[in-house]
Amino acid sequence: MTAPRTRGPRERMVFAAAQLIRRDGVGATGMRDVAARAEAPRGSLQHYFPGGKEQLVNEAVTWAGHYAGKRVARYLAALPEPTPGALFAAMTRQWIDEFEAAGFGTGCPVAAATVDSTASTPSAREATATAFAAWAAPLTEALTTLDVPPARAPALATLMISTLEGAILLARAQESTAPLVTVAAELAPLLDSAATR
Amino acid sequence: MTAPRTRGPRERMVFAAAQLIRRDGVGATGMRDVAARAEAPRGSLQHYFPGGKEQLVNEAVTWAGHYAGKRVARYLAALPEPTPGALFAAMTRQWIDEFEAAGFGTGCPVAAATVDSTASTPSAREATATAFAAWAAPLTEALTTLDVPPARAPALATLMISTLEGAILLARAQESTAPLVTVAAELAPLLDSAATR
DNA sequence: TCAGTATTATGACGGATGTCATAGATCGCA
DNA sequence: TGCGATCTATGACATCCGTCATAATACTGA
Repeated sequence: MTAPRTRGPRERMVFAAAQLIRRDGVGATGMRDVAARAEAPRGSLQHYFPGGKEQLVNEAVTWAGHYAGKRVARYLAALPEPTPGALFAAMTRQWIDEFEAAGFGTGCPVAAATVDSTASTPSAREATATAFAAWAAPLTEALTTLDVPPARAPALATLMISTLEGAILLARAQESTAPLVTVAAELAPLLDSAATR
Repeated sequence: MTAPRTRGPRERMVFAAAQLIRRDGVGATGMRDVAARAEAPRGSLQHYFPGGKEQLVNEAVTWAGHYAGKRVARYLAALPEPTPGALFAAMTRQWIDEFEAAGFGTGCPVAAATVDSTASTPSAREATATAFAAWAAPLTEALTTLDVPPARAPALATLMISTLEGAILLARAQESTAPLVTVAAELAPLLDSAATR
């Protein structure tokens, strides 16, 4: 939950930026706040991120995308009954648990960056695109492992990510995990029926 | 696309706020920008919205929710083959057309408000919740009209809104309508199979 | 020890923002 | 015509932000 005190101040600042972005959005996240949250000196900001806020935000978004991608493999390995629907349920479960434990104050940093700064800086948009790609790729691979035809897997990965992101939005808006529970239940049959076994 | 010059300056400002919010996010939308966009005098802001930016944003979000809700009935009436899947296709089609016509610079204002100011002001969160509710209610009703069992309709409405919102995010991130096309195609069989006829 | 680099500290600047105070204009209605 | 309420105009204020300039400090290797 909190930033690991190990690792250099640079990584801590990227992590802290992601945390603040997913809670307050890009615009409301200040550089000074990031440094404070990371327990890093303010002067280090211009040293490690000469590209300014834009660079810091982009790195945070990219980091979040890779983080989400890595979790897919962990979910897959931990599934008692490995099916696409169960994988999606695990992904939603993660958010349900987090919302129940920490409240609905925080969402997905990639979504925040997409909504907040897609129109402004082109590099930010690219960062969100690569972040989603870094999430979708392992997910697609996982689906093929679960006997989803390779031709179908990318589409289902897009469907899963879209639905999950939207359900996160709804959950935060109405401060309820119900949307996550609902979409997990409704999508499971469709996802499982795509597995050719 | 542009604000109708009829209607009072108050409505024009709410409309302009929604437009700017869905493009730049809540934080990056300035009161002065809203007045300029609405071709309304700056002094009218404090007259019509004594609650300040918070009130203006909340009204814009609420307005957007009702607007989305009203469109559902129009989609339903215009369907050549009235099925749940076709209704969802019409909803995605609307966004595809808009992205192709105006580019990927603008998204959903309710999503922007959810991501941007859920954590900060409680009233903003309530506004997003009511906005989504004002969208989901007509959608649920439309689904029952399409022979979806009343017990199932709310869940499918949640699924449709979630998936659409997420697909909008992905589309903006990768500047492609592909996610919208994909989710429409993938979800259609599931939605249609829920209609008991 | 010393030089050179890496890191940190701190203050200032220009710009933008939301809000307020105050005055002016406009319009309906008697 | 004149009054009162509704609307508009405009400037100022305090605040915060990202960025930069500049200097001090810490660390590394010879």
